[in-house]
Amino acid sequence: METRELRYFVAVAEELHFGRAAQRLGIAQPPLSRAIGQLERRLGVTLLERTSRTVTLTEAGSVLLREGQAALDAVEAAERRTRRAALAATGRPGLVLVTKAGASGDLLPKLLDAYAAEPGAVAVDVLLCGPGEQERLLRDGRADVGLLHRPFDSTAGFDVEELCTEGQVVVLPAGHPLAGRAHLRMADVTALSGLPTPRWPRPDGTYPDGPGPQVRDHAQLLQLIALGRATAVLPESCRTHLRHDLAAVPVLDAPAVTTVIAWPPHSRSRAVAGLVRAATRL
Amino acid sequence: METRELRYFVAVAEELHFGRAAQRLGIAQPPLSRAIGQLERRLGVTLLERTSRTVTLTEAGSVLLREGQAALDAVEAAERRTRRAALAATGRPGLVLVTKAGASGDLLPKLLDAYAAEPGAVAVDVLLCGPGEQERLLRDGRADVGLLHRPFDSTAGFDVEELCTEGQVVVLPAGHPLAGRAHLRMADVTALSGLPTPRWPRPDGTYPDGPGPQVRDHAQLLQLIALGRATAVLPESCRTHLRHDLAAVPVLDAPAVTTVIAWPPHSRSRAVAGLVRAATRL
DNA sequence: GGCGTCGATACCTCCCGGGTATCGATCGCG
DNA sequence: CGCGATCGATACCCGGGAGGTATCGACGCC
Repeated sequence: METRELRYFVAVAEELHFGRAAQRLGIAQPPLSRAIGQLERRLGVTLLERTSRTVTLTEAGSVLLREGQAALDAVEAAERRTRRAALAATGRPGLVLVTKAGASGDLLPKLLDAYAAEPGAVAVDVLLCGPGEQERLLRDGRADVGLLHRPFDSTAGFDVEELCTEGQVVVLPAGHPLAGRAHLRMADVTALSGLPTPRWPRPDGTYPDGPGPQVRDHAQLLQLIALGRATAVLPESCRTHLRHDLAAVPVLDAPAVTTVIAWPPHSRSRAVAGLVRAATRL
Repeated sequence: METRELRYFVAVAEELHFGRAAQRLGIAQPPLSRAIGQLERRLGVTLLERTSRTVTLTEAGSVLLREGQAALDAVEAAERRTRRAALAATGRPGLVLVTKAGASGDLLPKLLDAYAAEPGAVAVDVLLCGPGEQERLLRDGRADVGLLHRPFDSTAGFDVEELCTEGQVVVLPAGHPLAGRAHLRMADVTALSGLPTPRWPRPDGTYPDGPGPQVRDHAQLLQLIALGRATAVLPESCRTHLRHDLAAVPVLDAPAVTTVIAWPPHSRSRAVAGLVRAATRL
């Protein structure tokens, strides 16, 4: 199977529409139909059920969608890491660390300091991104190592080392009636009428349906909370850089958040190994 | 990057010889040279340093070799799993479990029984293979789930659940002077002159250099031990099916062996999930 | 029942992957 | 030091297949 065929199939499987998929791929629709047909014939498998009005995935098709995306990421990662290895041989080696914007509290600066103090440390670029994007960046080679937060982020397919575990707090406007409490329970939080939890964008940029305002980053989130339009349950460490107009109250029965350092398997990079070593020694 | 280019590069990088690589790929040498040249130009990276007498990998080249192999495995896995999903929709769903021949003691039958008793259980094909092959089979989709043994097998890139941990024993001819001891230490074992540890084949079928006989499977190994030509340190559970002419003595300071059940990440298969659940409940 | 939408088919063109022949560089050998 | 052998690169040709345009056939909708 060629990556071109996989790219074509993934596009159609995601769009469930030959015309739009062709447009996205920058080709005409007929060659795309033909390519998918050839792929199905060669695999001996029906991937798509199509009428002239609708296209749906078969069971096998959804398997190929999932596996194909992973395979394409792996190919892209190979290309990117090769390019970076070539750069490293001449110029700055560099290392890209990805983490969620606003998370990790003071762990990140401590980690960077500890690593920088090691002999043979290389420059570390920090890449901040929204929730759910980190796995993608690690998988397709745009990042070398990341700080993920279980159970929110999936660590499937990565090598992982646990760094720390913390409880969660609910963030409220400073004047909120519950802001003075010593602690709360999840039931109290979900019962907060008029303070819905916000909606984060999906990787493709669209927002899930439902109540609650749409937010794109932590600054927006905190702003909305301060305005009394939303609330959120966040890891404890966010308290250190909370605005003065916000209050945080521990939520006893919220799941504990574990910060882990994650990197792609097979990574033989000396630099990644050093960073991980520094992290575990923190 | 197309998988064809990757396959070509991997062949050359493994052979370090354009002629042989071309032969292996079933094409002539000139198109291969051209393809590699185009790949390098498109990546803007020198992958191979070639004189007319010798070909060597650059730093970037060895990165692409490693990452490219992983990517090719992922593509192959996508293809295989799609085919199997199509079969599952019509005929028997089936599940392929891979484990090392001779290992796992009575864990495997217990696991199979426990899973078979679950509602909705599907047929499980058991695939036995030599050491070091299991990871490959799981990675490229020929197997769905495997029993691996840390620290011998690498679990990098898989989701894993620990099943059990056991000590190791040294297997000796029944009449050996040390066979009556209650326990030994690694130092005692390595000091056994005339009883070297055997050499296992590498994935490519060749054997590493060194002393000790070459073995291909457990039967051969046990035969050689019985003949007084070798010895081996194996997990305790091997005692249950040891021949009467062999003795096993615990080795106190040998690393503990952990049997884990491993499966590819992103695996959404109902059957794999059921098997893992059965395994953890054992 | 006519029109619009959407995927499939027919047919053409041209690029690119693969083949053969050959060159140029390098090493071994007498 | 020169000859031949080896090996990768280059030159050139050919055929298949990827991509384009035009069009068909099926289906839903007003």
